[in-house]
Amino acid sequence: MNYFLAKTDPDTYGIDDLVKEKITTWSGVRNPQAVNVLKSMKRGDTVLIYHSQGQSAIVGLASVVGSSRPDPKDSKSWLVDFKFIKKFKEPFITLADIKASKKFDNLALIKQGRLSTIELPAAFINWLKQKGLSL
DNA sequence: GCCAACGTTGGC
DNA sequence: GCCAACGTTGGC
Repeated sequence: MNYFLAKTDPDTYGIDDLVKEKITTWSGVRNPQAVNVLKSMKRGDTVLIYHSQGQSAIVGLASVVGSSRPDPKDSKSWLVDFKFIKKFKEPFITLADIKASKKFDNLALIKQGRLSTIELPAAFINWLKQKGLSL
């Protein structure tokens, strides 16, 4: 079981939309590096949903269902289905929190600000658990 | 809303 | 294949 982070602009599609929809197909990721991350997602993996607008923060959890597949409408994009798990009452961990910890300067979220899907290392997950997140 | 950083496109 | 011009993302 692996952990990933998926960024989204809440004005376009936010955690509240996922709450309503229960299951959604993540689409429109075209950056080759981000597409590779999507391709490596497997059923049962956990996806931390991150809002990249407003207060930049992890706002909820989803899990990967079904299998990832090419987008029939867009050869550069790749599709993965996410199922809603939970929405945090408060943004759980903000970008500012992560930066302030000084522990994750090498995390793609910090280092490659524009990468929209990221595989998360165990060290980061452990840190989140320490902060009280049950994963 | 601004703009820096970065990704993509297209002409050569 | 290089790189200038352009477009987009995301933090502030």
